[in-house]
Amino acid sequence: MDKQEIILTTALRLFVQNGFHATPTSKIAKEAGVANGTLFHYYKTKEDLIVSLYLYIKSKMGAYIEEHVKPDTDAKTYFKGQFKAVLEWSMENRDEFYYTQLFTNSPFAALLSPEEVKKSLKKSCDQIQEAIDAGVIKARDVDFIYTIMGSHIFGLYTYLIKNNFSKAKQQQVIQESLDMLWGMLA
Amino acid sequence: MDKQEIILTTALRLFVQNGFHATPTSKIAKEAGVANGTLFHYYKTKEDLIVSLYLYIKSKMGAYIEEHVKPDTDAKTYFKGQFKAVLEWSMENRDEFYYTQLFTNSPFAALLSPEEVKKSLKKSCDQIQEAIDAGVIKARDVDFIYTIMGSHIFGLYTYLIKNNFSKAKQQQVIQESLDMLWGMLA
Amino acid sequence: MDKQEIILTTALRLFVQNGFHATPTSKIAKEAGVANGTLFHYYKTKEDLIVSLYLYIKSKMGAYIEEHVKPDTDAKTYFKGQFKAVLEWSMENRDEFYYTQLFTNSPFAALLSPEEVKKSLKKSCDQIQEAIDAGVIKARDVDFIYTIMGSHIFGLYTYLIKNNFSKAKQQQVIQESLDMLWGMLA
Amino acid sequence: MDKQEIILTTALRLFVQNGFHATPTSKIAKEAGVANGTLFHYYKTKEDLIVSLYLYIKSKMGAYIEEHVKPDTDAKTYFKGQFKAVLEWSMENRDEFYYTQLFTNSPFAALLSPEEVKKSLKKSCDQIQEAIDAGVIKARDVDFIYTIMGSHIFGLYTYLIKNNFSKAKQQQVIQESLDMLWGMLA
DNA sequence: TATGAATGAGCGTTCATTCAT
DNA sequence: CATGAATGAACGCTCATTCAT
Repeated sequence: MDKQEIILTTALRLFVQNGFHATPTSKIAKEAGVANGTLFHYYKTKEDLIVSLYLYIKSKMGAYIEEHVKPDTDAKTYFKGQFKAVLEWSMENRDEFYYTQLFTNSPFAALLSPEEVKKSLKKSCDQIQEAIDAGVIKARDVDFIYTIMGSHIFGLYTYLIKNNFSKAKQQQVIQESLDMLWGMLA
Repeated sequence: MDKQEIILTTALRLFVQNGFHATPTSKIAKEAGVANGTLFHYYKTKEDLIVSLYLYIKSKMGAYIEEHVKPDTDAKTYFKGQFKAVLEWSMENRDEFYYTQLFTNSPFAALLSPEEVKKSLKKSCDQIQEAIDAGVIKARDVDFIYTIMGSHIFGLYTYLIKNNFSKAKQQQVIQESLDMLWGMLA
Repeated sequence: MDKQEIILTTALRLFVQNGFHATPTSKIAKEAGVANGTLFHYYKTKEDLIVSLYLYIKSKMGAYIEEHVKPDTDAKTYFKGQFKAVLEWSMENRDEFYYTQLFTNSPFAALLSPEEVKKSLKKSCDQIQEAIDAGVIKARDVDFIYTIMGSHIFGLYTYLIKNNFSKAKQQQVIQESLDMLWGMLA
Repeated sequence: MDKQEIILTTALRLFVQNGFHATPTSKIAKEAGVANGTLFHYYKTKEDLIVSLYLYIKSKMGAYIEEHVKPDTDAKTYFKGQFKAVLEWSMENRDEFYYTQLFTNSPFAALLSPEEVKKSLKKSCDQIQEAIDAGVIKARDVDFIYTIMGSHIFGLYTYLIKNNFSKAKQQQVIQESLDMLWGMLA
């Protein structure tokens, strides 16, 4: 792992543990084992680091989903597959997922280039629209579905984190919860 | 409104607008029209102010619900009434609701006395348990239901804020969303 | 002397001794016997301190001149009187004068509000214009006269500082130099 | 132009534009199109660069004067010729001239080896002494004449820079100013 | 000769908090 | 009760300089 990646990893851990404000760049640098200036060599500002870390995580999550969801299936299977993949990734990469929430609900989210945001949102919304068109979920405002699903995932995530279930139990809760959500959407 | 209340109101507005970190106590004092020291006369620390503000809001919300929900009804009506009341209050007091989210997802939440938390949680959980016992909602882990409902409300709130709907349209969305949630839980 | 004035006085000494860059605000504060934050309580930024110090000195110099030059004299006497007063003040307040040069030739000069600059310049230029109209000095571009005189004063100042003359000798040099300048302008 | 000279040229431009403090070596290197370390390969420190640049400019100015002033003339013509040559060079190489002023009035001037200073000063002073001996200028302290002349040139330079005159008008102002100075000295 | 990643001391500035009035 | 001047630790960030390649 090169220094840049060590910095990202360390920043992730500390931001998740203590929040943005309570994590001085000096602490990140020290725990990453690099000089303070090195951090600023790679990231112009603390904000830059925060945003870069978000994009880094997003790209890793995107790669995971791409890899784990079979595209050549019927709309319903595909949609459910995506949902499960996101949850699985979130459970296997808890800090990463929590960070995306931290980031999204912070003022730093506003620093993302609008195109970046649009692009990312567009993809998700298109999938929802396809599912609606295929008649596998209710015809509702896409943004509404998107928002509700997002908060569901977060709620489920929160619940799973709070209760340290076994892998099996965890899978069961996810499946149940998925069925419930599906009952609501379909 | 006495100085103490002006401070709370001003703090609420600024915290919601800019977050905890980006809101210096000096700014709160200035915008509240009191001296810097006055704020610390009423609240020993910034943390104290933040927590006090949370409890102040919670008490106001509790009063609203108490006032707007008729207790002598069947379990289902009562349960749904509560849910609606919370949403109504949230939409009418957006800053206040947003603040409770801000607070809950911040490290400051840990400063609440555990008894306080327990008590507040207990009440909600008991209601859910009653609904389960009365057979009006599915038999699931109470904490699961509680968490899912909470995030649902937050998702709905987020959606409503994002889209500045008319009062009527808003009511419609709430009702629809409520039905969906009910379809999921019942 | 209140803290604000102590800060100004200390800043003056250090800026003159070491220049703007080589004088950290922390050093000013320490040598002024106040906390670091106190400096920023009175002056929002280091730049603010630098500009404020300039205006403070300018006002003191203006007061001195006002006090020492008799206004009800013929144009020539009045004009010469001003020149002498500036030089006298400069010799008696060497750090102050040097600071005005330091400031004027620094990028910080650009921070002065244009009106402030105009006003200050206007006064000097009007006097030169009057002298020209009265026929006591050559008819040249006012700005030219102003600039040449300014650099003359600075040259003379530099020379006097370099050679630590007695008060009497100093007066003589000033008088001689004044005569030379007059020979040039008249 | 080799890398060393590119560095010098770039440094000159940036120092003149922004001052010593506001010009990081990294910026010089970047704008010069060389690596950060390369600058320090040629100049041990930033100070070294600053001083070297000064000497480089001085040597170029010396060469110009040597080339443009005929030595075999009477004292007065020679003296005036020198004066004009300096002014001409200054107007044609504004950045270079401004840099010499920047440097001379900075703490870095103290880094010049005293012999270097003496030597350079000696030459100028000798010429003034010769002019005095030849009776073409007033018998005054050589240092006094030197200082006054220097500030006169700087004042004239400042005036010419401020007003962006045509070449012809500029020549006229120089001539006039020269006459005035001469009237004062002779 | 040339590079540029890495360093870390030091800067300007912020802000929660105290306390004499 | 109320003030606001004063504090100083801690922060984000800069930049001259080094050194392995």
